[in-house]
Amino acid sequence: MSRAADAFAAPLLAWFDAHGRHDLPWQHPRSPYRVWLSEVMLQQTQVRVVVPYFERFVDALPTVAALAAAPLDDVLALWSGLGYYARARNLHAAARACVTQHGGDLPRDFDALVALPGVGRSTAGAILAQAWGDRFAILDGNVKRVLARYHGVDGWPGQSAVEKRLWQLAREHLPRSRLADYTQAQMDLGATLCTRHSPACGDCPLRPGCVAHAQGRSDELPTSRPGKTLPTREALLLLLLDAEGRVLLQRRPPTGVWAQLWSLPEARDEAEARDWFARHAGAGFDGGETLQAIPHVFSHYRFVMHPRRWQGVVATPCVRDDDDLRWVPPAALRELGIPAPVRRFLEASTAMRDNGRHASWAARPSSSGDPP
DNA sequence: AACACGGGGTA
DNA sequence: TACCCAGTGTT
Repeated sequence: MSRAADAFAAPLLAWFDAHGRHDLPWQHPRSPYRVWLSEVMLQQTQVRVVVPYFERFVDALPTVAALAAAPLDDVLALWSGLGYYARARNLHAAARACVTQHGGDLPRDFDALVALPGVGRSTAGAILAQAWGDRFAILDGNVKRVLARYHGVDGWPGQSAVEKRLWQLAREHLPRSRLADYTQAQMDLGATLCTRHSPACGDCPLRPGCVAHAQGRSDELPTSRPGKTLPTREALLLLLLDAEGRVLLQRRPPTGVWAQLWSLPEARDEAEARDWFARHAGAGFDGGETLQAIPHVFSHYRFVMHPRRWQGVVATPCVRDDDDLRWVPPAALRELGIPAPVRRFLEASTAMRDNGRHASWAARPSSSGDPP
């Protein structure tokens, strides 16, 4: 608004016309559904990673109605590898809410959008601004960084007082027109010039008014998150292969990491693994081969998986194909939502499996087992 | 207010 | 290795 908007929005828009991104897949065509999907995929995920997922997703599910009608497993399979799978579950639930409550498309209303699962203040604003040109602010990582530098805002943006101040600044800078371009311009500036490391201040249209640049503090704003050391958790992964080379997969619980994805059965320790194996495959636990450990890092802890493999398993009667436990042929793995490190391990251990009919249960040296 | 929630990229 | 990235939901 007023003079601040002129000094901020006007040069930003002029820069966007010449140097912004105008060829992103969700811009052609730019429908509310495609904007919504792109915004959700882009939460905590970079453009380069999102683009192929976005194209595959809209190709399979081109409308809100198609998404609402799809089984959740299909949605999770399309999401598999993107991470933060609650986004996919919320997206699916929100599409169904749009069908039952909003006539089959996204509502053009901030409060109604925020009421949808997985849509917060920033995503709702982005949808309204980009799809309709409505005058709403966003505050994603890029905008936080640009505003923190432009105004010299100290403090980690994760702190509520800092975030509140940044929201206020974001609203104050809103222009009176071109909201779709303005929204994209902020994100493009943050992604291409005002980057976290080595920002290209020499090319920045906002440099004349930038407090951080004037004070030589562009490299220390925004303030970094307080450091913390990650705890480590470990678990056993149970890889059971039957005589046809099918893999026994288990659906994960509805909450926690990798919720509702398909993965290998997991045990906290040897005793729990032995018990699980006895109930599902009978005798033979000691014939399993220990394979190379699979390290994985989450945002909040390290996770080391220790896979153990049994081949030619004959399942006990309690192991049947049902909603939570399935024998899956290797070719069908692509159709399921599977955590990325588990998928890599499965693809390696099935593709590299040497048609192993020769020794089946004979122990191989664990140190030279199939690498994940 | 603090924490949970994935995965890939980069210095 | 450590940190960052187009956030939201839960407690």
